[in-house]
Amino acid sequence: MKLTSLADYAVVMMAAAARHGPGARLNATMLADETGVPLPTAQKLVGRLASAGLLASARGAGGGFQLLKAASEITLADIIEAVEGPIAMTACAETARHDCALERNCQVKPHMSAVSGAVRGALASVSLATLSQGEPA
Amino acid sequence: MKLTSLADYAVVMMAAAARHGPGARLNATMLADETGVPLPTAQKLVGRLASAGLLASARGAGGGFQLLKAASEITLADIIEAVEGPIAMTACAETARHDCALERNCQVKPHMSAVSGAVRGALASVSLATLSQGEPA
DNA sequence: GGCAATCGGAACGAATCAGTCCGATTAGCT
DNA sequence: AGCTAATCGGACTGATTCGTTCCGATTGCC
Repeated sequence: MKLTSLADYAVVMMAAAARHGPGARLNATMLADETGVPLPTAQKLVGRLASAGLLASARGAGGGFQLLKAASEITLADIIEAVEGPIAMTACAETARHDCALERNCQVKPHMSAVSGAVRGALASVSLATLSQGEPA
Repeated sequence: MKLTSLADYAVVMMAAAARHGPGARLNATMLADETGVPLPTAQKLVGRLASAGLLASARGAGGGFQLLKAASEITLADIIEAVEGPIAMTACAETARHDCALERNCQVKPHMSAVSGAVRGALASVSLATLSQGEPA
């Protein structure tokens, strides 16, 4: 019940990116330096964040990334889903996934989708704008 | 951001146990049969649940387990923590864990403990009594 | 047209997870 | 009281996923 190191790194990197302002040009090297995330790992992460639609990527010399949405419009849930995949407590909570051997008599399954939604809601209530600021209220 | 198979199994087994009523004597074999969880795995799980204080164990012939608390007093968070360990989004959210290389300049850390609390709250709001019943409202 | 810089995907090693097996403990029967 | 049978408890093995690293593909600049 904790997120992976990659997701953790991604959150830190996105927060660093948000502090550069909305339209700033960024690259993986810059973010790695600022956050302390190893460069190859940072490259992998920005790639995932870009393919999830959170960052716009430009290749070649002078390329890089920039945020596609305002920091207040990006939530913690968005970042985690971009790196880890859908937020679902159990496999059976995802639609079109029915490979659970217990599914036949499972009395718990009807509740799991609601639970997943609640957890996702808790994560979606935290915006990147909040995370990029220093101390909480 | 999803729980492990073991935690999933543990929830299903605890729900099955709750349906047997408060003081019923149970054993790993019985729960494995009812839920479909493989017996050796079920044994491992009831052991962890017992050492976490959710079940009382009795060894020897005629031994077994029983719930230590009412189903309404046991939450999903309790079960998950018994199997997976503390619910904390990041390592730095746990007190006395300071082995994060990013901690030096981490602007996100101050928020993580609040986020972990919110997720835990979402899981703690679901009681075993609810899970042991069939359909949600 | 060549060069340098940056993204993108593929491959490797490590850690954790899921599952299995065997020993320790205790009640019940003879 | 001793033995047997049944059950919990911890140790071991294989598999999957995670985390990291490296190399190739693409594009702007000189």
